[in-house]
Amino acid sequence: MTTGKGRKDLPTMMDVARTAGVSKSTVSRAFTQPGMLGAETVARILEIASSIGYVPNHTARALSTGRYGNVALVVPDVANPFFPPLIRAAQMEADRSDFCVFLGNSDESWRQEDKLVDRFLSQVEGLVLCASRLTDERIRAHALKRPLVLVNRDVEGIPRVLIDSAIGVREAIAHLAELGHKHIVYISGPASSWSNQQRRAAVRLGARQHRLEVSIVAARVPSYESGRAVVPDILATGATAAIAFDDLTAQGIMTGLADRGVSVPADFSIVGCDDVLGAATYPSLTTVSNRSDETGRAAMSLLLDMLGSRAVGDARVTLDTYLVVRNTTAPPRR
Amino acid sequence: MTTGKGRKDLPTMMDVARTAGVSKSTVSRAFTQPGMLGAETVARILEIASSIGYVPNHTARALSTGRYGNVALVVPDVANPFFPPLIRAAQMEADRSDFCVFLGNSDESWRQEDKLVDRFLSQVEGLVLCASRLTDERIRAHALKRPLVLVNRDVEGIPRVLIDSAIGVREAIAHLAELGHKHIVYISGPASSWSNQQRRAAVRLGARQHRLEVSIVAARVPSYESGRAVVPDILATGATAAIAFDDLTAQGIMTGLADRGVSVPADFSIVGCDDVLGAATYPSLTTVSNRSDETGRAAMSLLLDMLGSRAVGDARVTLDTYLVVRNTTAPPRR
DNA sequence: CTATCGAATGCAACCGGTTGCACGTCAATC
DNA sequence: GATTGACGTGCAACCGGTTGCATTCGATAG
Repeated sequence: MTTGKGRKDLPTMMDVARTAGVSKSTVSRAFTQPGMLGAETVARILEIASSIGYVPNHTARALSTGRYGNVALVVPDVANPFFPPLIRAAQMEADRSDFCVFLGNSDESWRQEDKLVDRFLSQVEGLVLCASRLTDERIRAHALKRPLVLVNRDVEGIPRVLIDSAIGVREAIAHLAELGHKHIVYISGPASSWSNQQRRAAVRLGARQHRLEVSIVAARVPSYESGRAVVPDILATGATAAIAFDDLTAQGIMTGLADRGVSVPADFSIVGCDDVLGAATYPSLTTVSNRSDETGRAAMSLLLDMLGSRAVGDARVTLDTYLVVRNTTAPPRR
Repeated sequence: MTTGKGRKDLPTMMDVARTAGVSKSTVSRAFTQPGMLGAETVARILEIASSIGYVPNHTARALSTGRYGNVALVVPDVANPFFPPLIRAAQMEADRSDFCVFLGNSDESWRQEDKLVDRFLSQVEGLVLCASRLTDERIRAHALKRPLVLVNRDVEGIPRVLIDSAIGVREAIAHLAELGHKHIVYISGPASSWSNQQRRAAVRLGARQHRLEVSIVAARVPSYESGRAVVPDILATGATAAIAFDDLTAQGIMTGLADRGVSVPADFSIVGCDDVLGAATYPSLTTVSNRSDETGRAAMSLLLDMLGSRAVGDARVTLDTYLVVRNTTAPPRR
């Protein structure tokens, strides 16, 4: 118990009650059910409360009501530019309903994610897990304890918001085929990533339809560095075009190719995913675009709906994607 | 009271106590002061706890100890690329001490920021406010209630971590002067931003020292769009080089100039601030670089120190900056 | 054989709110 | 004038932990 220490003890309901000459209960009601009290009583209490700087204690309230007024948002990597717009939108959506948002960075690790979720569980009403690295089993276990919404992870029975890259990837393959490419390579992302699996599958399928040869090169972590690192592997495949798991990886690849004197798009074509770099790269990147902010908003909104009424069954929202052709794709060199 | 509803009631300490045949207190101690109990008792309790999926309730613990185990991090705009690395680093630093992090997006508005802080106050042990838009007075008022650390805001008596752009800006001016520029323009950011004030002052000072004429053009919000929007104003000044409040603004300006057929750096030189775009722009942006991640880590670390021992007086940490010369600066056209 | 002591555990109050129920008051009703 | 009901408020239990103090018990000392 840390009474003492001085200044850091906020005024409590009892303080207000005492100076107002009423009981705790009355003060409580003045805030939560003012209609139940005499009008002038309420006025007097609110007056006194604000004068001594009283704000109801969120924690105490949460404990007795079970309504925490908090939600958690967990992402693999805050600094991955795909997430900030999503985080921002989710945060603002939660804010509209007066919810506070915990942010967790799982650092691409399922252990870390599991730890965070456990830590959040007892102080939130629900959580949004983005691109979760957990097993289906763990996700289901957590979902049993608290309402849960997934982003870019498809677990049956758990509400989820999915960015359907398949559409955009299909467009990308068609685009490359049309340019005359015969052999492409997919640079994969984290193995446990649903997006990665979906994109890889879409590449395979599209390639078959267009009768293209397809190779796979693995970049474990989606980042500039790992993109740069896999360039030798990419060149070794003999492909003339690459579709990268995301824009960061694509950007790294571009640098790596430039280092080796391979010019884009003249010698090699590249397509990214996520469209997080805008037209900032040079050459500007052809990429599969999506609305990550809308994804965040939708996921949070879905979660809040669940908290309001238990009426969300097996929601599965998908948002579509589309190819944005810029300047990293061209016909293959003959 | 929401007992019922079924599955959403987490197991409590009493549940564990009952099946272990001990009292609440003993279970509590098994988690917080295991040395006080018999070794086998602790083992049995932990065993049972994990088997029924018990996790101590963060909220209840916070209420009785006053140690919330939470901190808040408030930024003006999560999606501004300056912040994600900072947020990430702060988050991970907090995590090392088992703290959970609330994230607030003030949306560049002091009202929103004030609201968020109030909402956080009663459930965190301390807060980090980044580039706060609040008045000194409000900041001081909040600091009275909870330990507070500021980032890029200099209020005496409140611990703060500052990125000292002055150094890098000075280098930038020297660089431009050396190239032969005589008239430069500073594109300012949010008026209430400390960074902006500091940068503007540094530009003025540096320009005087190098006998350069200096104009100021205001871009209210730091973003690509507003950079693009102020290009006419910039050209109207007759300057031959610009230093922008941040890289986003600089990038917008580059696009705006390109739209008008002004070529960079041949016709016009540009320097950004923050170095958040890496070498991704074209031409790659000359900019004043800093370590925003280190800033986040330092601020959170400082806050945690304050929580541990009250021994942080009037801390004022500054991190320095340096000019990174890339390809948007060149001698002025004669 | 008893006094003493330390280790292990239980009891109960407390943190700051919420809420079902009981109580008192006053006006309308019979 | 006694009954009734609505209204405004207080009492006390409860949410799920923590912790000072009391209690129990076996072991060691006298």
